[in-house]
Amino acid sequence: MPTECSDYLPAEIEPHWQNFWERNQTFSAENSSEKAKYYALDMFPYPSGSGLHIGHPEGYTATDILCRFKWANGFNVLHPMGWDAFGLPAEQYAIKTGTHPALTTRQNVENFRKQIKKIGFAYDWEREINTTSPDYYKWTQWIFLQMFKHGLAYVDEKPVWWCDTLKAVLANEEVVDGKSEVGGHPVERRNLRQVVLRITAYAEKLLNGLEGLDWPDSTKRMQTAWIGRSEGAEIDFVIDQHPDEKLRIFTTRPDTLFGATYMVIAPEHPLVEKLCTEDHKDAVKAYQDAASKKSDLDRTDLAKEKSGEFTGAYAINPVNGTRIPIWIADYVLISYGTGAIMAVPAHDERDFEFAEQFSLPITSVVEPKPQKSTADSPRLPYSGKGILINSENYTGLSSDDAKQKIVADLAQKGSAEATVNFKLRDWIFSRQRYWGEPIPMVWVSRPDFERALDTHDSDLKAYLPGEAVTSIVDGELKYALPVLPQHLPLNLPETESYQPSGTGESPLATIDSWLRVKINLKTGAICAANDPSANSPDWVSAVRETNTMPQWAGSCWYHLRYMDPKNSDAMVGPKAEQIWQTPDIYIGGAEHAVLHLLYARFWHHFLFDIGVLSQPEPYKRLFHQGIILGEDGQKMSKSRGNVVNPDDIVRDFGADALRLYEMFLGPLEAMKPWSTQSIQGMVRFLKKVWTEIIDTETGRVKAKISDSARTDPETAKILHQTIKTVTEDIEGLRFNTAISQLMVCINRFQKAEGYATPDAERFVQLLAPFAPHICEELWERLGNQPSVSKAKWPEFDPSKLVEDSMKIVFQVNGKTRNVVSVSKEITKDTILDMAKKDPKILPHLSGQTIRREIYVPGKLVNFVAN
RNA sequence: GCCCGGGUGGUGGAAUGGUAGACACUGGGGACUUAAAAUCCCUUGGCCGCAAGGCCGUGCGGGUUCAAGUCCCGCCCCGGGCACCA
Repeated sequence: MPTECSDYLPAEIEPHWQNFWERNQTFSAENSSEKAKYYALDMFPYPSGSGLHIGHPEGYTATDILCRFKWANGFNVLHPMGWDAFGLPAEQYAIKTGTHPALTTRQNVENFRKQIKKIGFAYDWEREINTTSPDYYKWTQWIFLQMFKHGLAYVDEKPVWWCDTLKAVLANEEVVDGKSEVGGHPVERRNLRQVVLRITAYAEKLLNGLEGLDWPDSTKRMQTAWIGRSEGAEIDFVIDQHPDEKLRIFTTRPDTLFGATYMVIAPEHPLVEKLCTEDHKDAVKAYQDAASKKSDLDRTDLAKEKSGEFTGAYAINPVNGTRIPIWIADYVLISYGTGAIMAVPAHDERDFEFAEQFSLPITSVVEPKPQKSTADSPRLPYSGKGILINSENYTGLSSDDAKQKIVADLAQKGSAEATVNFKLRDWIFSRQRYWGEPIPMVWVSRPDFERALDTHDSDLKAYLPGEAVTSIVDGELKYALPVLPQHLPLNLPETESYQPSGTGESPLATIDSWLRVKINLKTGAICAANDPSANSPDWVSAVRETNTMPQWAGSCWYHLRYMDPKNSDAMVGPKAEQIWQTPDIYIGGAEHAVLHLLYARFWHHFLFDIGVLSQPEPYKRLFHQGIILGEDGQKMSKSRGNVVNPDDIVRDFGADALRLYEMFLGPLEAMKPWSTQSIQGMVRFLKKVWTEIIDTETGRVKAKISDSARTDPETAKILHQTIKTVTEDIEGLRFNTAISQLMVCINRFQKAEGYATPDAERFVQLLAPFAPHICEELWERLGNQPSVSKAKWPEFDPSKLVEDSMKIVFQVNGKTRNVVSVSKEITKDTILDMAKKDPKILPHLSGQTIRREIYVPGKLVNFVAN
């Protein structure tokens, strides 16, 4: 049933059809279907307290258009929505007010859902998921356990931001300009126990996998740079004073080995103490101390000047036996390569700068290839490749050949090895927070761990990694045991206080009853420490891991859960995974170009490797919608007061106008400013569509539209052109031009005296993905059964596009002087003749000689004359 | 510093190497109305001209081409990412 209104009243029409879709489950996806599947994924939102932002509907409208288009083309469509609901704000609110984050989250989710529904998105709400629901995070924990089992998890001391005033670990985003975001207190780097995932084991796979993906090039490039693969060699330099000790360095330029005039090791390098001679000890120690106090920021950004200290030691260059000094300097990072380099100031920016500062020798060993070089020798440092000079019997070789040969020759002597290095670091996976997924591990003593290993028929043993995960817990070395899948989910315990512990541990560490447990070494069962029934010798004392997972965890695999959201036996059933495979398109912000999109790829590759999934890459086609700026052209923010609330826009203009406007603003990927004034244009367009089809006196279809009416050729041509353009533009995500073509079409309809009902229906179908509410209403009033989104998509008739005449542009010297309409059959000679006699062309040819005549068939004639 | 992306009317933006400014917003003029809103019509890159028409015009400077917003070279500006990764 349509609504009663005769005028275009979005406030009546929109809720009406939203209810219709909900009642009829119009947009539910089928997990068994003969039809081809289409899966469109939105980046699910963090349900913040401030509600939906005008930026959210941009990407969501785009996928909504695609989905409605695919339904009309007969696909079985999966279009789900959910909540990435763990995270800091709810926890901070809890600390301030004592409100349980679960409660805050529930309220925020309800608000978000209500707001999203008002915009009329075709989500399958039966598949809604929430990362904070135990039914969901059970499987997040399950995936972690698989990683634990496969040796991809370990525990290590890692530097984190620590604020001594707040007595809390801060996330990167909570540190602004070297101060805590809250209160502006000083922060420092402090080493704390962290659970780490070995993403570096997947560096090569993650890099290679990028190749086949239909992603924005910039995003692929960013991931490539982030992974940062570089090929080179590790080379041993014998230390002069300690002939038994070798200093191993990494270089990508073994061809410049003859130009190494000094060595640099990181201040944290384990050999520093041994190398350092007596007379340099104090200075070196002082330098180390100073370096340890510097944050990463000081070591990079602010450090414009290089600093360093001579250790007094010398190394022997393995290619020529030259004795060169060893320095320590903080421009060499302990965390990359071997933490030591050979310095080649002639061919490296940084080494050059350092050498200049400390007056170290600079020896040039590579020259640009002759054809590339100018007459004189290049300015130093020259970091390009070229031809070797001053390199004994390698002189004259190209850089590439020399690299190979030098490494091969040194390798024979056992002092070099070709290696590959990555910038990618392992993923610090723990957070010292309450509101996250508890990490399913407990810690036991070494003897108890060994008993677990020796226990036959043990469920636990099957889940232990090849190499034990150990850590100092409560001051002693402990061993990690998993909380087995059959005991998941490991629920977050209730607590009164969400305050950080004050020692840098999670608030969970303060909940003693939860923390101290017993684990059964056979079954892996866990009970409270004081449970009297756990009295057999299989039960041993344990403490729980108190860190929780980062917010990224839940978003690493949510695209899989949507396929099978209610499965309690598996994260995703094999049948559901077979049907849906991976999203056909993933739309979301470019701010996730690296972290989320890399972490999710890592998990997906891993799950593929252990046989849970049928393919390694999660997101085959990715698209980033641009940011919508405030009316002032600035980024929207509360403090600037330029935030637009979608609820207000829906109330004032309607959801269809909002959807249209966000798509009409400009290319989907572009950054563009909002204008509440311009949205009026969309309201006008929709009213125009309404009044073109509906008689606002009676509310019925206008008399000019009828089954017997004939659509004139010009109108038919524009309609079919519109079918073609809109179809192609939707597939290419060019929604702004699709909408302008729809405007051209309705403008033509207005001029037509009458046209056939099926043509009006075609137009309504084309507009429906963009403005579904008004189109459902018009579709039904035109005499059809809802839903328009399920009606077969119109096809264009090429014969309607054919014209018997064509427009030819006449130019003289490339300047357009006239445009004429001629028969399609016209010959080249005739048209050239016509052009020469054209009254608008003639004056420009008078007194000139035509040097050349150009005819582009069907397009133009150009005379070159002088 | 390095790597990307982008500079087109008053504004958002269109333009397979072939009529630059589609489609909108704003502004101006008009119709309807007691009036306003809504709606409709005309107009809206700059300069010259009564007009017909002409000249100029896609950040700047060169180049390729019969023809350049589009391709090439060198700059300038804006946005994003990375930032001692050897």
